Formats: sequence, structure tokens, C-alpha cells
Amino acid sequence: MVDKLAARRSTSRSPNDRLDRVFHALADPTRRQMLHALSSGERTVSELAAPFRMSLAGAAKHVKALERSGLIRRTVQGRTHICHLEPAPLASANAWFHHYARFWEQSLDALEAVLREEDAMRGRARKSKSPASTKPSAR
Amino acid sequence: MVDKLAARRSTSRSPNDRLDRVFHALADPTRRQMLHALSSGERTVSELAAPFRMSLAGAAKHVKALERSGLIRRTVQGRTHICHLEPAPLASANAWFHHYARFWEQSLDALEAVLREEDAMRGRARKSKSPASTKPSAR
DNA sequence: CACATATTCAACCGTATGGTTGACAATCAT
DNA sequence: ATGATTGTCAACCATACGGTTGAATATGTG
Repeated sequence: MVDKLAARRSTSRSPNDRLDRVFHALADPTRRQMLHALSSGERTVSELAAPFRMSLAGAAKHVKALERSGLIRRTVQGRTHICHLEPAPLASANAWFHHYARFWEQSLDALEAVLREEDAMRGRARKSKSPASTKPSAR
Repeated sequence: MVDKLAARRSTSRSPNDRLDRVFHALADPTRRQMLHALSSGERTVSELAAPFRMSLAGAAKHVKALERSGLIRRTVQGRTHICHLEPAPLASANAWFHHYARFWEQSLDALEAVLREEDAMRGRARKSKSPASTKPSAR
């Protein structure tokens, strides 16, 4: 269904596509956890993959999805690929919310509880093998 | 791949699942446009479907996806289903951003341009049959 | 009643997605 | 040179996704 649009999409890259990719990247808990890890500093691909039960190749696909969305970037250094956040596209998604906040202004800070809960759940399920320098457990 | 998790999901509904569904709902331009329409007031299913070239059943699926995500709710009234925004889950997604904004605080307002561009693009491609009251094109 | 309207449902189709495995490539260490 | 490490790539698989069509279900209306 993206058939003939795919051609145009690969060349044009409208802001819709960017939002598509950013939100799609965020729609997966694995990728959100990776972003979470990156929020406390750079990580290599295998460091990002470590917390998950899936294969390296599988996790690497998630990394690539994040990269396609523009949310992260990588710098190859020797044989290791170091990933870091790229805040701009995240900001564009945030802008989307700000745009609609005007209409939907309502309960907002109260829902931060959801985040705390997600964090707690994550902490419970994690083994955290090689967490690099800055331990992301501080919050 | 969500196979056996589906059972648990229907019963437990962790906040992860909620974020999954919300972000997934937002990852589609059709659904974002529907939300946009709803931001200026209630709409029936066929009103929501009208701007799109796809079949009613197709559009109704998008509506259902939005409903599953919790972003909208419907109240059946006779034979028509009236949809309206449910701001809470949107707020939870927004909270997610706020959470990470602490780490990524950076260019943010500048990226609102993306939104304007998306609006412009939408306006260009729309016929706008039932345009409702508050046109959000000001800014 | 007969008919049009509003909407869902089920079956189907093609493609995308998330995951696996098994090479391959490049880099570092010995 | 050998070998371990880091990561990609390609093929494959099962399921989810976005869309279609055709029929079914309600609800209004003449």
C-alpha cells in the first residue's frame, strides 16, 4: 500500500515521513529502552543489545531503526560503533505534542506516574551486564 | 510475535503496552490527521473517513486503532458513532517526552517549523468537507 | 413494509516488521 | 598468521499492518 508512494518517499522525505519514523521508533519497548540507556551517555551496539534476550543481529536491527528515524547517530571507531542520541527529531515529535496541547490541555503532570511505573517495571526485569560509565539507575 | 503475549496483554495492560499503542497510533499520518480533525470537535466515523481516498471500512480500522490506543473514545448514538478525543493517554506520551527532555534539552521550539510544514502540506492535499470551527492554522 | 444510511465484520491480499540463523568483513591481540 | 571480538548482511519465517471487497447489522425514513 506504500507501493508507488515509496518511490516518492525515498526522494522527497516530507516532515510526515519523519514523524512517521520517529513515532514508529518510539512504538517499540525495546527501542525505548535503548533510548533510555543512551540518555545517560554513549553506548556501543553490543552494549545496547546486552540487556535483551534477543540475538545481536536482532538488536542491531532495532538500533538501525532508531538510526533511520534520526533519533540516534553512530560514529564508527575501529570495530565498535558508538551510538549517541540526536535530540532534534525527538524535539520534532515533542513539538507535535505542544501543537496539540493547546487543544487538549488537561491532566499532564499527573500522568508522569506512568513513566515511573515503566521505569520500575524495567528495573525489575533487567540484569544490566556492562552498564558503562554513568550508571543510568540514578534518575 | 506478540502471539502468546497477547493473552497477558489483554488482561494486564502494563504502561508499556499503553505507550506502545499510543505511539503506534501516532506513527500513521492518516491517524494523525484524524486526531487533528478531532482536535476541533467531535466527529462521526464517516466524517473522519471523508477526507481520505480509502474505503470507509479502511478508515474505520484506523478509528478502531485510535480507540484501542485510548486516544479517542466513541459514543454510539443511534446508527452513528460519535468520536471524541481522550486526552489522558496523549498526556502519558507527552509525559514520556517531558521525562527525557531533562536529558535532551535542546533545540525544541525551532522544530515547531516541522509542524507548520506538515499543516501546510495537509491543507494543500485536503478538500475539507466538514471543516468545523477552530482552524488551527494561525500561530 | 421497503429502502437508504451508518457502521461493523470477515475474508483476503501484499508488504512491512521483528525475530532467527549462518556466513562474511573488519579490527584488535597474540 | 591465528584467533577472538564487533558488527553487518542476506535469507528465511511467522505474524502484524494497511488496505480492499462483499455481506451483515442496526437504525432511520418514505
